[in-house]
Amino acid sequence: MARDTARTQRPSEGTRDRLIDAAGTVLREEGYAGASARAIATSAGANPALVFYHFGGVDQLLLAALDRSSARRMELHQATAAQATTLEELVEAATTIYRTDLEHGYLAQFCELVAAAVTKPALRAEISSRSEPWIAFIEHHWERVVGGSPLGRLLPAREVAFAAVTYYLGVNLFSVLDEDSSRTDAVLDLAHRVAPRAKLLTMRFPGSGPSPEGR
Amino acid sequence: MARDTARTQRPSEGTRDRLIDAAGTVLREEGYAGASARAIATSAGANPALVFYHFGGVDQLLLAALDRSSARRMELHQATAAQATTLEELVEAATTIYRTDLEHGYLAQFCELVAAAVTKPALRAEISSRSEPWIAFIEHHWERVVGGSPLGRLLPAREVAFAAVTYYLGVNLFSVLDEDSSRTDAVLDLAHRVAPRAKLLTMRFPGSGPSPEGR
Amino acid sequence: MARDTARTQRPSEGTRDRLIDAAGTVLREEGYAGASARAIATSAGANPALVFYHFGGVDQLLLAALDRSSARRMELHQATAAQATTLEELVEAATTIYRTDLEHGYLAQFCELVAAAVTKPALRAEISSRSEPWIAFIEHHWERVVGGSPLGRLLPAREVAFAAVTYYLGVNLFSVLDEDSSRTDAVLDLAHRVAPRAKLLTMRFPGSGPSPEGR
Amino acid sequence: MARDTARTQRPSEGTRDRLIDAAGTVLREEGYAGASARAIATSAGANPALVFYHFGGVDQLLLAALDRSSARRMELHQATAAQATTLEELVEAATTIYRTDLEHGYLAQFCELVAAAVTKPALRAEISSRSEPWIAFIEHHWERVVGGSPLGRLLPAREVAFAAVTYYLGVNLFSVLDEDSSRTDAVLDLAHRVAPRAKLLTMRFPGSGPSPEGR
DNA sequence: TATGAATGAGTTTTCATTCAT
DNA sequence: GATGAATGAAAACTCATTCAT
Repeated sequence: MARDTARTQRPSEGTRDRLIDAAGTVLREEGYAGASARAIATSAGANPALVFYHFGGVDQLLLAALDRSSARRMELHQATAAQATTLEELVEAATTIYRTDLEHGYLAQFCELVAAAVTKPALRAEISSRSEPWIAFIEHHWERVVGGSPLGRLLPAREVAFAAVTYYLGVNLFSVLDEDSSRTDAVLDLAHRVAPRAKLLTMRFPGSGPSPEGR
Repeated sequence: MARDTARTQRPSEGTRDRLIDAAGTVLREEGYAGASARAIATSAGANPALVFYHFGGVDQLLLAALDRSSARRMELHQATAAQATTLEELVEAATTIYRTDLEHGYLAQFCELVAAAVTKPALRAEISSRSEPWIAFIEHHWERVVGGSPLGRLLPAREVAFAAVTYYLGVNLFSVLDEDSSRTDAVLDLAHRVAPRAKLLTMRFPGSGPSPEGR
Repeated sequence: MARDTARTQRPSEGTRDRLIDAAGTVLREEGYAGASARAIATSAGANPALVFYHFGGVDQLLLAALDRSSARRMELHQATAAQATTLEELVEAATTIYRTDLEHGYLAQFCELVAAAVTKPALRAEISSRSEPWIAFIEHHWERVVGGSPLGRLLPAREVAFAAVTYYLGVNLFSVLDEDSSRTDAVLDLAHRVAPRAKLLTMRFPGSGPSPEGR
Repeated sequence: MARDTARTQRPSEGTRDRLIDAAGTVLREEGYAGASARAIATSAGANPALVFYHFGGVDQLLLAALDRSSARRMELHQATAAQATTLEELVEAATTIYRTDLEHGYLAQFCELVAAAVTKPALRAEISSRSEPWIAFIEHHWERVVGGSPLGRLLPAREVAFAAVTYYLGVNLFSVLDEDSSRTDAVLDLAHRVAPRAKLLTMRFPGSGPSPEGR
């Protein structure tokens, strides 16, 4: 969805870029309600009309900004997740991903758009389709790490992916609503405490099937 | 917030009522972005200025509507949850609650306001404080059903409550974004599949304490 | 202009009273722009509709409040001015009057309405007619103290009265615009410095007829 | 505030201009209370939103209009005052200035804003600061004409300037409140009658140092 | 006398969007 | 590509005022 803008690098292709970055920044700092064409353009040092000239509208620009950060995140997180080979490492990776997103503001940016989509039905399809790659991402790594094990049979990849994204969204919302992040931390802690149990318990009888730990 | 309006039923105390109901309806059907004073008033067959006269503002009206449905839900769900005495029944009750909320549109209504709060920082505190009773609600029933058991020690009530509300929010968002509810259903199924395992595995050695399943 | 409200003292004639007082207070503290029927009624602990029931409108109420304080001031200031028998004492009395009005907030109240009248042509006649008694007041005391003297011939009472009221208004405005009152004080000081000169020069040769300067 | 608009005369730089002029006109004719964005825009044949686009708000536009006429007046009046070399000529100049302002409506325009500032505290600082140049103006000419003389010592420039502006404001108000200008004229006449006396008496013995009265 | 509800007009303000240049 | 001006729609909100009770 992020159109390749690298090749046709016109003289002030820079403006497009600056608008996209500014869109992300304003979205994070002022919320969707504050992300007007004028606010973004001002932050980018550009003319508001360019939002329409380049992107066709404010929402389209915001989506472009989401696409840009999604691409970066995907690359980043792919590397993180790839290193996990056990359930515990996977949970660890998930936590790392969450914290990274939080620190970089990606999370806030995404969250604002999800919230906006709820608020404004016209945006829903756009946001919905943009969550697909992430579901596939989780599916892939769950399958890779847990696939074939009893746990994998108990919890099929697709459903775990849904649950994870769902949870991720919920945590995001919470962290936005609650200034203090103690709740969020408590929720993340839970995952860490449960993971070892799940591993221990569901993988105890390796006899049956190609359990990865049977090695 | 919803004062007892039953007794002193002034001629058009009905208007207040109609506005509150219309606020819920419009919120569900048009989203927060579509819930302007005019839209709500039109739907209630009232003058838009009455939104300000009676409630002081659009957001206050929407919060009043939330409070009204929250009160109803709390009563309803309290009865549902009170019947659960095992973890499985608790999960069952949670599912029932969720489906009820979904069908009655309570869920969408709540969800719109949560999303609006993300979008509009000024609303955050209001929404945040309104989630407290629900956290207490979950805490109470978890403690009642699981408290004292090994599972209860592994998963303390407060954290479970956070996690549940978090999850509920995430599921809500998903169900709003995805017109088709297959994902949501898949996610709920997961809970049902995990619950028995959790029960089996964590409560197998009842020796210690008043485990409920030792019966 | 202040209708006699003492005789028909109905049970809650008190409300009328409270509205009048509240009108003065709100006018002083919030300015004419903030003196809405609702604001005044709230401050009086009364229903806004009573503003219309008792006075016919907001402006009429504000004028009634002005009339009330004018009556008080007239009584008060009459006593002050009556004691002056020389030009210097008259200037002294004027200063006392000004300071009293300032401290009691009468000045601010009057000033707000004058300003409102400028702003809102419909009020002009009302305010204009209410300055008449004060012009007569000044005329009277000037004539009494200075009349017949050379100074009195140089400066006829009516014109001095106009000048004084004019000046009074100007000083009011200034004192409202400038938070710090140093300018106002400087202006009042001028009067004190000029008065003795005027007295000295114009009254030195009382017997002598046409010219005070002995020309 | 009025940027040099002469050179880069964009197609409808004229609109800004027309708005400023219309603001002055409406202010004079309808009073501040009638000077809404819509009223001004209508009078200028422009879209009300342009008031905000170009000036940021109604008050800012009105202040811009004041600045424009202030600039014109300063130029005009500077020339008038510069010719005065005696006290009488100075009083004469002041009268000319006053009459010019009255005829051109500058006076009414200024007066409306002063009144509005009284009514609306937020405007006070803006108006207050805009009176500074005029105080300096008076100070300068008083010093130039009377400075060093006994009268100059009796009446220091700064205080005279305060008094003059104060008086000017008061007279303005009066002239606005009283449709008929006989009072205003009477007040101006006073000044003419007093001036020669003051001149005569205070400047008679130029060689003599401190006190004109030979004390 | 007093009240609460209701109304309609009007205000400021902001926005997405378009267009001529 | 970029700009500044312009537009029309819509929003939130306030107010004076009226009316039935």
